[in-house]
Amino acid sequence: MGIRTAAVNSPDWFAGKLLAWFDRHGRKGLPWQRNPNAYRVWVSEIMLQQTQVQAVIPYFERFMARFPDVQALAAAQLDEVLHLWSGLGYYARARNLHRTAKLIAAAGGAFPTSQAGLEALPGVGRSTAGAILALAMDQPTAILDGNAKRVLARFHGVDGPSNAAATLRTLWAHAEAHTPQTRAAAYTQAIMDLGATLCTRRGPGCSACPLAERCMALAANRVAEIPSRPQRGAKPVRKARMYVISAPPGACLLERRPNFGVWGGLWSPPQRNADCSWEAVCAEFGIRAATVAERRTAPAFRHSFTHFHLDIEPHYLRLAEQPTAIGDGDRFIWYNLDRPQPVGLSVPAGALLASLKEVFA
DNA sequence: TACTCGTGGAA
DNA sequence: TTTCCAAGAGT
Repeated sequence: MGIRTAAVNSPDWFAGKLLAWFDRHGRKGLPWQRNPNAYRVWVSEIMLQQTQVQAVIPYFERFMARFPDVQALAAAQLDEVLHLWSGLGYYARARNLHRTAKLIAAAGGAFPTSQAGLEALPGVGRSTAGAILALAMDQPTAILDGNAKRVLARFHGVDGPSNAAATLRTLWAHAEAHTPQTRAAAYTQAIMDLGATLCTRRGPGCSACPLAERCMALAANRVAEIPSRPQRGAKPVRKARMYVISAPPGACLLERRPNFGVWGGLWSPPQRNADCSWEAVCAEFGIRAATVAERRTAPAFRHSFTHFHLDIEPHYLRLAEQPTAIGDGDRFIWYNLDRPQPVGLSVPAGALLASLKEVFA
């Protein structure tokens, strides 16, 4: 009887070593670590899903300056939320964030304090719910983000494919078993910090690792192989025609994309499949043939995404004397004709600009 | 279960 | 130039 009780009530070797390391080497100056209330931790955790810390920081700062609390976010228009998100990717996160803010504000403004209550929120899964409970409320709830997966897989020698269900079950069990009853917030930050700064995917610093003494992957000289990589097929190629339609005074015609799929809810130049004709596009947007001043096709270019290649065939349709100035920023920002400020984005500007310049140089 | 959803940095 | 993948979740 005594062994089980002792294991549950006292931090194990793993958690003890990790916490001691965290006190000396952990990250403590990240923006969401100051005033870590549920709202700030929630927003940061959503932004950090599949997104590196350095990319998130400026977005988090701008977001908090504009939406300091859940009521401010709930009162905003989706367009503005997406605008502050544009460039960060995975826009369903922003739509879910806005939807959840409205739900919470309508329910009085307080976040759920249970795992189940948090997981019921759109965009909040098991790991994000665990992170909110641990980081904002110091509750002993496990997380299993990419860092924790790597640390636990190596420490316990879990060598199955990192996305397989059996592997995830095993890793979640280890995550639960190591999470201490006290200092849950520090422990949660610690396992992420170890994974991010020492137990990295490539070139891990095992010589400085507080867990090295009992790390199974290190003992077996298999640190480089664990976690094993999921096998992938070849990327498919998708084709699209992009219509850049300009009208006076120097405005671009855009369409708001539906709230699903790629760039859902953002504004972009009309994109059609490869068989869409000029006549069909003009008809759809109410453009009379007589008003078309110029009609050109630019060379196609490829933009590679994580999961597919997109071969884009740019088309340019000018409706009056003034040519449209396409912003030469680092991103392809388009303009919502109903609003003064830029909203949304499409593919990076560079590739399309280079393509158009070959025609309009 | 397997697929979808983005972007920027690194190799 | 291409591939990989990082504080995952939804369907």
